[in-house]
Amino acid sequence: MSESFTDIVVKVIKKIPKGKVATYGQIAALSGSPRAARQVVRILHTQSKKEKLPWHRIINSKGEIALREFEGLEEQRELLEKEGIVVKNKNAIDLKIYQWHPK
DNA sequence: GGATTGACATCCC
DNA sequence: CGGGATGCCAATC
Repeated sequence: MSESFTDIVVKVIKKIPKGKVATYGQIAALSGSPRAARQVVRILHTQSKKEKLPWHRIINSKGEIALREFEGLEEQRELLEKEGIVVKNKNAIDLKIYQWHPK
């Protein structure tokens, strides 16, 4: 019944359309807690192990993939490029073009 | 039930 | 301009 913050975040993440990206802070805000960006990160860790989420569509506020190379950066870049997103300099995405902007 | 965690965001120097 | 410090919030351990 009552949805935890996590449940809401998961829903929001699932709504991100293919070919678009969103920032951690944006997800948090859409879920009702604008400052819980860090919590979103934790949710990705735990929930992505329980179900499949488009975790790769979430990036930081600078429009960059937040992962380090040894943490799976290349994997994420590949997933994004498959969706038609152009990733510059290994990890930079143009938010002006690709940021999801929900109604 | 308190401490820790986290792929952030922002301000500060 | 760049790195460091700080705030933040809720789930997980």
